[in-house]
Amino acid sequence: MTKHVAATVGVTLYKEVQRKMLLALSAGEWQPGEAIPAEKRLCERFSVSIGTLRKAIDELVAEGILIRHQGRGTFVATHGRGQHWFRYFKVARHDQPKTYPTSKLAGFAKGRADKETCEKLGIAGVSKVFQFANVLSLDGEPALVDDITLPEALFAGLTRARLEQRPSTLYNFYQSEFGLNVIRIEERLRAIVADARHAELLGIAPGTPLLQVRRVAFSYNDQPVEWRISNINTERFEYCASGG
Amino acid sequence: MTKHVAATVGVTLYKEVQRKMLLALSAGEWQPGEAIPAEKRLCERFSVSIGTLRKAIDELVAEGILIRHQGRGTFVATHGRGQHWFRYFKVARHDQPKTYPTSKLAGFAKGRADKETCEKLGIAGVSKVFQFANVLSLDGEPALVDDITLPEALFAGLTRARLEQRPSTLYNFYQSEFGLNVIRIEERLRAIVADARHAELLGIAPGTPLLQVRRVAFSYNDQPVEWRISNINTERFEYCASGG
DNA sequence: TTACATTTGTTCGTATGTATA
DNA sequence: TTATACATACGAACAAATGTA
Repeated sequence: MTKHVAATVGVTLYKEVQRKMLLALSAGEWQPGEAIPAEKRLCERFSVSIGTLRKAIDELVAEGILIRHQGRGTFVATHGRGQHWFRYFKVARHDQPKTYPTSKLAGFAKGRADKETCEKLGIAGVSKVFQFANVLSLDGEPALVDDITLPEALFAGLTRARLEQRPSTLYNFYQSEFGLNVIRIEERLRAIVADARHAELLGIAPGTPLLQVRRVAFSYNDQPVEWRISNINTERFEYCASGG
Repeated sequence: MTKHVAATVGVTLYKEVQRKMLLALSAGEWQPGEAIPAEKRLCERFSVSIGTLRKAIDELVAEGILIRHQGRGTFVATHGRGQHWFRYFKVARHDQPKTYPTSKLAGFAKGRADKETCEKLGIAGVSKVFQFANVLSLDGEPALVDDITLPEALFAGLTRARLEQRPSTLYNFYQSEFGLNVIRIEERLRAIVADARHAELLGIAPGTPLLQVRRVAFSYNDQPVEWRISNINTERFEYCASGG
């Protein structure tokens, strides 16, 4: 039987397989929405048993990176279908179940990143970024404003028109147009007071308390992809969290 | 070979094992902090193979209900040790890592549950509840106020003195004194404005915006155990969320 | 509708390695 | 050192879902 080097240096074989699969994903070899090769083929490719391969895949499925369908295959997770459409949208009416929002672009510009943005996105101070805002509504009622910053290095060729014409969610757009798949976010939340701009966009009085969500979105190799500040009007809406 | 009935009625065997394990947990057969029987014994008890048993345990470990230690055994998760001490405490200084808070009791009373409390705790309108408040501080600076409601039915014999003398976290106290193990929470967050009481407890001006966390804590069988409203001063602190 | 091949899901079990008491 | 317990890796056998001829 083949002796695997991995096992001799403290790295488990199934983790090694997992790493290689993540490489194939970030290299774009396996595209979001598409099926990856069948288990049997992957066993041959990585020279491991079915059990080891499945353990590697199990964890990626648990993380939401892959999706398995009995009888069909294993697919790269997408932000463009089913429950994953609004995987990271966590706003709902008070004590109501979550529903899907509608989105309206409110501003688009290209400029230099400020200091905080550079930190969050892990980019140099001279880097250029795209900045734009989205007003999201539930049942036609404005619920929050997203102020979004994207590094130009990752989103070369982005225009206001392309953003407005995107057929689906923002993260689906990042994925299909720029090959950037958001798989993890980090958020910090604060309560603030609405300034004039947010008040107007949300149709409320300046000074109204807002829930501010400060989010960094990451792709496969902990690469920061997006820096976003959301301001939520919690008079009728709220942010839904949950913890195991 | 034994043919399992479970497999014939659409319920997988490992899920059946999992259900039986959760029953043993909620019945108190396996106490928090203690080791459950070794895999081999559990295989015999449930008449399944090692692989099936491990699959059942794997998921419970992933949910944080059990903890495995190679060479030692599998243990019922506790809120009294290590990272789990403050598993559900998610407040930190702006852009800083999480640290542990200190707690100070601010009020204790017994009374009837109001309508919202009854809904959240799933109890009848005539039920009695305990109500108390905690002021939590980071580095000696008040960061938030927890207003907590507990159903008397589950916490019979609770007194102010017992609460104040608890040696550890609140959830550890629920566990060791009342056999109630919090394994899941649901939270909804809003931005509000500080009233006089919260302002005084936090040492801030009334009208300061606060981040309000409305939490229901659940035990093993989706049984509501605690209803809590936290009000966080986010001038220097923030709520940490993250999503895979 | 039926039959079949493909693919993942579940269950079984063995052998060996590693950590702990 | 020894025994125990979990971790890893292997792979067989069959079930269930799917798509296609």
